[in-house]
Amino acid sequence: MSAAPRTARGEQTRRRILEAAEHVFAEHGYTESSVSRITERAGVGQGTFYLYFDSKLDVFDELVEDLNQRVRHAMSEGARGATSRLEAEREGFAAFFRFTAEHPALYRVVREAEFVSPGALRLHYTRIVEGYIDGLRQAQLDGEISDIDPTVAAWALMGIGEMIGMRWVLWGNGAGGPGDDADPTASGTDAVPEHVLDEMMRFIGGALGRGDRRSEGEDS
Amino acid sequence: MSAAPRTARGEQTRRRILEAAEHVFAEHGYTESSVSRITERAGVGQGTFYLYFDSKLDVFDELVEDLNQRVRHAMSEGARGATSRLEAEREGFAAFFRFTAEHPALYRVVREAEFVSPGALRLHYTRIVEGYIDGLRQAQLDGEISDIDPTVAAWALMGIGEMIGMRWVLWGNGAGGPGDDADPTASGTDAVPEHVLDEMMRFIGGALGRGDRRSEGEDS
Amino acid sequence: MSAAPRTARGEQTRRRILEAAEHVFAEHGYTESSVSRITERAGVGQGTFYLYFDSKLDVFDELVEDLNQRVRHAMSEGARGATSRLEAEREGFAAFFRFTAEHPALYRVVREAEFVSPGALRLHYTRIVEGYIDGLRQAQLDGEISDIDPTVAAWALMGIGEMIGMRWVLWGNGAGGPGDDADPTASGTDAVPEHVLDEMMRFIGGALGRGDRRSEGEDS
Amino acid sequence: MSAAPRTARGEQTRRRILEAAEHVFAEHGYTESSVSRITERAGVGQGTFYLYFDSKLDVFDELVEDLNQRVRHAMSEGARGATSRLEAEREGFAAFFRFTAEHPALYRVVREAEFVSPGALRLHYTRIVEGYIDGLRQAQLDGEISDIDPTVAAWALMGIGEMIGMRWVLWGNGAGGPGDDADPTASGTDAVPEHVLDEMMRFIGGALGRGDRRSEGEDS
DNA sequence: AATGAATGAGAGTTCATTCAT
DNA sequence: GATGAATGAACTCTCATTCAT
Repeated sequence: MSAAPRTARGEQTRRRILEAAEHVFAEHGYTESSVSRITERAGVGQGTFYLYFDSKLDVFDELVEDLNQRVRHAMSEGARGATSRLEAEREGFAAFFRFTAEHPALYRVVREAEFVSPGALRLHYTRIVEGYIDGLRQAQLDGEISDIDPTVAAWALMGIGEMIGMRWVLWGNGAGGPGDDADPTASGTDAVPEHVLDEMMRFIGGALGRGDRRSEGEDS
Repeated sequence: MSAAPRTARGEQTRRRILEAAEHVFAEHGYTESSVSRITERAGVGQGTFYLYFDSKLDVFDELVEDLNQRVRHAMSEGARGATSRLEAEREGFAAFFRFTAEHPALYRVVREAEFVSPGALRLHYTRIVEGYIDGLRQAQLDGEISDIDPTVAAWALMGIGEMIGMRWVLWGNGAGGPGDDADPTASGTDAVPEHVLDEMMRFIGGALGRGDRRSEGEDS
Repeated sequence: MSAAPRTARGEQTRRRILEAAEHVFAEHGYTESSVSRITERAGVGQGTFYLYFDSKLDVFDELVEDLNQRVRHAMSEGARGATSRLEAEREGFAAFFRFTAEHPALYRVVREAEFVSPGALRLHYTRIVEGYIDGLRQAQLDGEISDIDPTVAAWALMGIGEMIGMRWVLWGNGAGGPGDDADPTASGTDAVPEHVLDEMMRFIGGALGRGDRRSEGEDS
Repeated sequence: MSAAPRTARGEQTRRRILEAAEHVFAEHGYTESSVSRITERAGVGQGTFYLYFDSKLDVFDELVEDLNQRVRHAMSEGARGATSRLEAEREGFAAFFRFTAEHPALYRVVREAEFVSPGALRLHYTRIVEGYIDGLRQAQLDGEISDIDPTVAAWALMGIGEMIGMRWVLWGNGAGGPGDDADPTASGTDAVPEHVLDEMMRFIGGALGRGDRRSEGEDS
């Protein structure tokens, strides 16, 4: 049974293992990552791992949890200070893409979670979506956007961010075509090009509409 | 080295292995699926597997390829006969969700492909997206939709379909909450509820807009 | 149970398998050679193999037997017409080296026989040695060489031929140093350089001495 | 990846595996020796093997290397104190035969190396031959032997030792005839009979000649 | 707190051989 | 006579995890 570290030294060791795990998982995926590779990278003995984690799956879950908190924090930080829902959306996405570019682990690790730890995956998506829903509902109250079902819209937004992020961040801005069989680790980590972000926001802007549009439309 | 079957009997055996692989992969994911589980399910000896496939990865790739063709066929069949781009979109998505509900393997297998066979994953998404792009371009020529960048819009549509499909088809219509840690296999395979499809299409309809809207708006 | 071919067609098939086996064994050694590789090279079905041979070991033995006959034939052909024991020796060795260069299988296959089929190995060496012994004994009767124990001398000659052949024929005339880790198949198949053959014969000439030397030497 | 043992316990385990490997390889040859047989004999778990060796081939190479050092040491120890080149040769061969009798692995393992690890094989022979060459050259400077090409002579000596060793040590002093199909392991491990050694040395003595013979002999 | 040694179950894969056609 | 389908035992190697120090 693992235990919480009792000393500052222990705390540090634990953190080093977690960081090593993030890198290793990001590079090789869950199944191809071995505990020994993690401990090696962390510079600790193999046995030490089990002082702080119950199992390989245990670190994985903790990692997903950790990444989820960090990405949500990054997104809300990015959106802070926006003066409209759409601006908030844009800044939130931009922050998300930046975070993804800096932590490719997020994508890779999370996607693999479907098989490894389905609960963690659902929790991850659901939490982000809940943030969207809150924002959308508020915007609807403010008459800023249409009265679309906020849950459906939120999952749609989630999907857009995921796919655009995969296509332009993870695969790199260049080709990204199927021929590009290369090591996924190697692919670009640039942010999404400005043009793509613009068009994506135009797409979303139209999707969410204006609060008054429907009445207008229905009036005519 | 594997070889193509040279007799009807061999052809049948190969097909049985492929079918077994689809089920096993869908249930357990790539890494948790062993060749022996596949051959056991197919009712053949372990060695027989290697008569027709070079490796475990080989079947996987073939399976992704196969599923890709089938889902695209299902989507274009679904959309055939639609009288507008939006109707085509709706019917295409509906067909996609139906297919997903009937073949949960698609989702699971494809998502895992990111680590297992990145080339296969990209090819899969890219092909579907190319179909979208063609449709969007035509609709733009017909003045049916706005002049949004079709590539960006297509990837956004792909993401929407993916995420909505995951949320409502794969996780089931019910809870789907994070607490639902259970065996993903067990989750519902119903289609997406009518209401969700409606709202999703409202979202997409707004996103793609009308071809004349921008000019009109800009004119005024 | 295999059987002797009953038709001309069968005879031909059998021979094709045997030839294919020689090449495959020579290139990959016994254990790395699979029956399927042999049948593939022979252009026949896998089952056909067992029509003419009881087992993989069976072809191997037959091959060793066959090579043994051919190399002894080549050696005696080479030595035919020699006017002295030493000349006969030289021509015999030269023929041996030529044969080895043309059929590297001999060396490789025979050497591996030690583990695969020890009986075959012993038989191979013993037969060649017996030829030497006969020749040496005759030469002694003719007073051409010293009265050294012909059995010991014969095995010594066998060893010299083996080692020189390995060093200069199998490893190639060039470097042959230990650094040369390359594929043994690729190594040169040139014959032994003239100079080496000369020196080797000087060595052997001294070793066998002249029949009159001992008496002479002892007399003095 | 294997690693060097870091504790005394690990060191001991590694040595036990190496010793077990020597016996198992000597008895069954490389291909018929399985890692599990080795670990079983060493009394350790299968996985333990890979703690200290990268692969089956890895132990094999190390074993060849080890045997090579030991046999060369035995030979130079044996020859130490000899007062003539010929005496040194005789004692060196005697030591070689004794070593072979005590470590039949040498022969079997080395001979199989041709296919398993050609580089190791060449290195083994080349190193021994180099020792011969040095000795021969020195003896030539001292006028003790003829001016024969030392490289050719050295390889010839190597071959003689190999073959005589195989015939009388490995096959046993008795029959050795081809009929003796039995398990090669069972064959005798006695040293070479005195008579054989005598005759072999007479052969070699004549071959190397005396430094003054050629000029003197040819002059007279 | 920390570690390296040890393990055994299980993975993917190969192959000599048999057999129905 | 000839064949390709089929098999299952055996192989090498990996790895999460436990434990004595």
